[in-house]
Amino acid sequence: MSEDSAARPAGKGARGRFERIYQTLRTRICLLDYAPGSRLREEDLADEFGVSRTPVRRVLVKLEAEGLLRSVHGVGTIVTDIDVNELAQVYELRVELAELIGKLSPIVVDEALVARFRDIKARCDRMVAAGDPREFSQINMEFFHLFTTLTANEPLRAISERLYYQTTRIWLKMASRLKGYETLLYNEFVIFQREVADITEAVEHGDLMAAGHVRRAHIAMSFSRIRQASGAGENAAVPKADPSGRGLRRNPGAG
Amino acid sequence: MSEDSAARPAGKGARGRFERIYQTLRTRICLLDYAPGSRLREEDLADEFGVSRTPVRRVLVKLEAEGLLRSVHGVGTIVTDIDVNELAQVYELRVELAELIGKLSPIVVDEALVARFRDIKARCDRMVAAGDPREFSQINMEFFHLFTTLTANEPLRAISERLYYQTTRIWLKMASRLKGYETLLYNEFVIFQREVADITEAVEHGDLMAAGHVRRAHIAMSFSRIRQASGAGENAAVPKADPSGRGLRRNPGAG
DNA sequence: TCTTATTATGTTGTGCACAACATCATGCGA
DNA sequence: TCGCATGATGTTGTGCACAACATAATAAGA
Repeated sequence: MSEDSAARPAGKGARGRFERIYQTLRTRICLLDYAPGSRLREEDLADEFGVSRTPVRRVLVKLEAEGLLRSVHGVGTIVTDIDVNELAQVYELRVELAELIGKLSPIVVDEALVARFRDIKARCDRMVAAGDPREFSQINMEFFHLFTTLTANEPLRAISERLYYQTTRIWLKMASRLKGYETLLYNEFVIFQREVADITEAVEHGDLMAAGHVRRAHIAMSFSRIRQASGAGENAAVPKADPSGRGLRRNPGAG
Repeated sequence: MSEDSAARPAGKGARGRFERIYQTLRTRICLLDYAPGSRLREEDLADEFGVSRTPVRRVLVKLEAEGLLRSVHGVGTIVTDIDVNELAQVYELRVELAELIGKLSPIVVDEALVARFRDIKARCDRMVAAGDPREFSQINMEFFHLFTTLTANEPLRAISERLYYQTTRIWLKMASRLKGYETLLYNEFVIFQREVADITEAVEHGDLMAAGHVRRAHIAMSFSRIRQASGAGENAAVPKADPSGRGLRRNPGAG
C-alpha cells in the first residue's frame, strides 16, 4: 500500500498493530478514502484488520483526540467535516510553525538528507506530468514529513504534523469539486513543484531559515488560493449541496 | 460552541464521565500527586471512579497521546518522567507560542475579562503571603487558562494547553527538591506576581501583543532559572555547594 | 556462593456479551 | 393526510473474563 508502513517496521506485538491501524486510518481520512461526514463502523474496521473492536477503539480515541474523528454514542464514528473558515485558524498557525521549523533547533544537513530532498523533487517532477490529485496529495504528505525533519525539535514536529493532517484534506476536497478545471489543478501542481525546488535548493545551501520562509509563504498563498476557490465553488461551481448522498456512503479501501 | 475542556463541570452520560476522569488525572499528574515514574493501576482508578477498567483506559490512551503517561504491556501505566534537557525543546516552543497568543486572532477585551485578570491578580497577591508551592501551581494553571483566552485561535489554545501541561510539572519537582530554600521559592512567587501584574496591566490597556511579549519573556526566564537550579541540584543535591546564587538573582523584600 | 532455569505474581491487551443511546420505521388515532 | 407515540434497528459505551507479557521470587545445579 504505502511506503510508510514499510518504513515503519511495526512488527512487534500490540504496539505495532496499534501504529499500523492508526496510520492506515489517518492516511485514509486525509486522502478522502473516508469522506468527511461519513460514518465508520468499528466492527467493519475490526474485521478488516483481523482484530476485535477493542484495539480499534484505542485508535479511534486517539484519532478523535486529534480532531479527525468524532464518536457519538448510539450514532457512530463520523469523520469530521472540514470548513474553510474554521481551518483559517489552523492555517494561521501552520504559517507561523513553518517558519519556526527552520528557526528552532535546526539540524545539520548531510548529503543523505539532500539526496532525499532531490528524490522527492524528481518524483514531484514526474507527478506534474501525470497530474493525479491523489498522487499529488501523497507526495505532498511525504514532502511534509521530510520538511519537518529539518528541525530537531520533536514537539514542534509532532504539532506541525497534527495540524498538517487536519488541513491537508481540504485541498483534495477542493480538487474533487473542481473537476473540469484542469488548468487550475495543473497550476497547483506547478506551484508545489516550485516550492519543492526552492526548499530543496535552500537545504542544499544549508539555509534552513530560508527553507522555513519559503514554506511559510507557500502555505499562506496556498490557503489564499483555497479560500478563493472555495468562495467561487460555493457560488457557482457546484449547483447544489448534493441532496442525494448525505455523505453516508462508504468507500471500500482503494488498493 | 466548543464542548471541550474547561467550561464543563457536570457530566451528562458517557462524555461527562470521560472529561471528569480525564481532567482529574491530568491535574493530579501536573500537581505531582502522581509522582513522575510512579505506576498507576487501571483497576485502582476504576474502583475510585466507580467504573470498570474500560472507560479508564480511554482516558489513559488520551493522556498517553499527550505524553503524560506511557502504558507498557505487562508492566504498567507509568507517569512520564520529566527531564530538563528534554523539556528544553518544549519550552523553546512555548516561548514562541506565547507571543503568538497575543498576535494571532486577538479577542476584544471587555470589562468582564479585565475583572477576571484582576481577580487572579488579587488571589496571586494573597498567595505570595501564604507561600504554598501547590497553591502557586494551581493559580499558575488558572492564570495560564485565562491567558490563552486572549486569542480566538482555538488550535493555538489547545496546543499551548498541551505543552503547558507537559512542562508545568517541572517547577513543582524543582520546588520539592529545594526544600529549605524558602527565599528562592519566595523569589519565584514574587516574579510570578509581577508577571500577573504586568499582563493584567497590558490587558487593561487592550495591548494583547504586549501581554504576549511579557509572557514570552517570563516563560524564557522561568526556564532559565529552572535549568540553572536543576544543574545546581544535580551537581550538589546537598545544600552545601551553592555557587552564591549565580542563577537566581534578585532578592525578595522589594516586593 | 554464584549462576541459571523455572515458577509465581502482577499488569496491560484483547475478545465478547450486554447496556445505553439515538434514529428510523411502523401503526394508531384524529 | 397529518401528528405522535411506540417499537425496531443499529451503533457506540461498559463490564467482565481471559490471554499476552514482563518481572520478581524461587529452586536446582555446579
